[in-house]
Amino acid sequence: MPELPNVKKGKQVVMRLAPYPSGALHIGNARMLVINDEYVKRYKGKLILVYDDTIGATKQAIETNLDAKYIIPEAYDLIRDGLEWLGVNYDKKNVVYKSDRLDIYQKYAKEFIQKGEAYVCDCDAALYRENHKKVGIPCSCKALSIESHLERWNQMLDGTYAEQEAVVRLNTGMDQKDPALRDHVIMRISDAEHPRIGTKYRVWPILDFSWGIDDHELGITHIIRGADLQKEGFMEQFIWDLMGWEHSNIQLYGRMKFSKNFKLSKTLARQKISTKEYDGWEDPRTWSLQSLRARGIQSEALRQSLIDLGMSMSGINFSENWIYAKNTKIIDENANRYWFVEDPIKLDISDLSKTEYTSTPLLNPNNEKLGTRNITLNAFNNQASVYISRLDTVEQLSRKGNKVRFPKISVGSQFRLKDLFTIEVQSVHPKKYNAVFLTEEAEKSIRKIQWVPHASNIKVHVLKPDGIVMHGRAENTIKSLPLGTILQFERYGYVKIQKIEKNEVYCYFTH
RNA sequence: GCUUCGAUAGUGUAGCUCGGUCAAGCAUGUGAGGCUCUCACCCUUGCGACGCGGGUUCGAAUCCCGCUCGAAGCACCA
Repeated sequence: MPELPNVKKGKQVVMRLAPYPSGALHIGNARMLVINDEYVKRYKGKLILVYDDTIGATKQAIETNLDAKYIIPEAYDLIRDGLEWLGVNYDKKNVVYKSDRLDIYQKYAKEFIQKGEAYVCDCDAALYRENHKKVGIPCSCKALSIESHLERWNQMLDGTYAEQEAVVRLNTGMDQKDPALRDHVIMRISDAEHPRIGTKYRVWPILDFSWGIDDHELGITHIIRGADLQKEGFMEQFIWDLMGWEHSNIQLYGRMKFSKNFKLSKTLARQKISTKEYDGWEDPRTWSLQSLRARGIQSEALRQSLIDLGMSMSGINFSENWIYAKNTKIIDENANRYWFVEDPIKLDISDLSKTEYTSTPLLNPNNEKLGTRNITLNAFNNQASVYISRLDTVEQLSRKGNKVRFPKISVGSQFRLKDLFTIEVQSVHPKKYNAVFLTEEAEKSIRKIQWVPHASNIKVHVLKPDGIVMHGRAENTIKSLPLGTILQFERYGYVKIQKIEKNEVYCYFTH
């Protein structure tokens, strides 16, 4: 990341985080958090957490529109929790809530009206947009006297005006080139109940305005945010000029686009969680920080991936594989290996000469000191049974989506049950394969697959990132692992153990 | 449509301010080989890019102009 401009000697860099508490922070929000945090650490500055908890939608919108934005009370803690996990070092003694600052915004709004810099407009929003904003012609409200605007302001406060019936517009000028900026709204009415302060206030600031005030009042020296907030930067600068305030330095970065298979929206996640379609904020489909943690993604992998994106203004097609690649490098050396067969299929083996075969694979081939685990297969009447994964009996792609080196297992296939012995398939039935023992000698080039004893194993459920749960069986040794352990199921992927219940193991698929 | 911004390999990013050391670095991806009783990890090695056109200059990824393509914003959300 480039150096920050306008860093003055003897003046501390002060930056801020501005999450909206409508749900848990997700991977998209994380870029803003990580970049700000990283700069503050580099310049030994101060990072202020400002809950951007203005009211959001109107009461009416919240009641009628599923997509309306509003605050959910548990989001405050979810955000705090997410920041902690990410290692964001904000000033914990000085957390700011916008909802505590309504008096300030109202004071400035009134001051602007008194100065003639703002006015109360009671035009219909849609009509105003068509007849005034788009064409650049002021509405009749603007010509009224300051006294009548002050009177209207009081009527906004005292409830004479209902929601949607009046707003305060900043006099940015109807001749602005960008229609969006023409006499933009700075205060509006919402009777919605706020989780922290209830209905104490009904006239709320718009984002641009509240930040124009707060970035100055909180002494923010540098603002870093997504390019989608460009207009807000203009509005803030307009306000700073009106007040004669020093400008904070604003840096923008381009938007991230995510692949089709995940939609990032706190509002959408909130909906799906409330309808139980998602299993809480740890559901991988939310892509919340909590869900990433539950999957076994290391925060350092996420941080580094986001920092690698830099501060480019161009749009980015974000790939989750960047995180996975970094995460693999972090977790691999500590992720012990175990066997898991997804969608098990029974395999009967004959021609065995011993009554017991014991397999002792290394827990971690990259660290022999960790030792081995023991898996015993018992034979009766020269026969034994194991489970293998149905994935190995069908044509399939590798984890990364490439062609696999070996063809599907079918009649005549010779392969090795890993760390045990080599067999040849004799016959294939829908629910059962038969094979004969060939040798215990290991050949280098032969295919090896994981297996579990038919008589001794544990049921495992793996929650994939797309929300689908896969079922299978793993070796018994994983039963004694502590919850939260990240391990590698060989030839399958990394998983994190979420819970063990009724002798069944529940995991999140990491990647 | 209007406003603003951007364009380096498949995906990202460094370099562009102060033109030569850039026949373009790094990550990820991908091909080959090695290691390995995993298709993992690790190691070696190959592949792959300056959007197009013009100009300035001895010399342009870097400066200028035009074009093309793309993104964001255009709400009484944040």
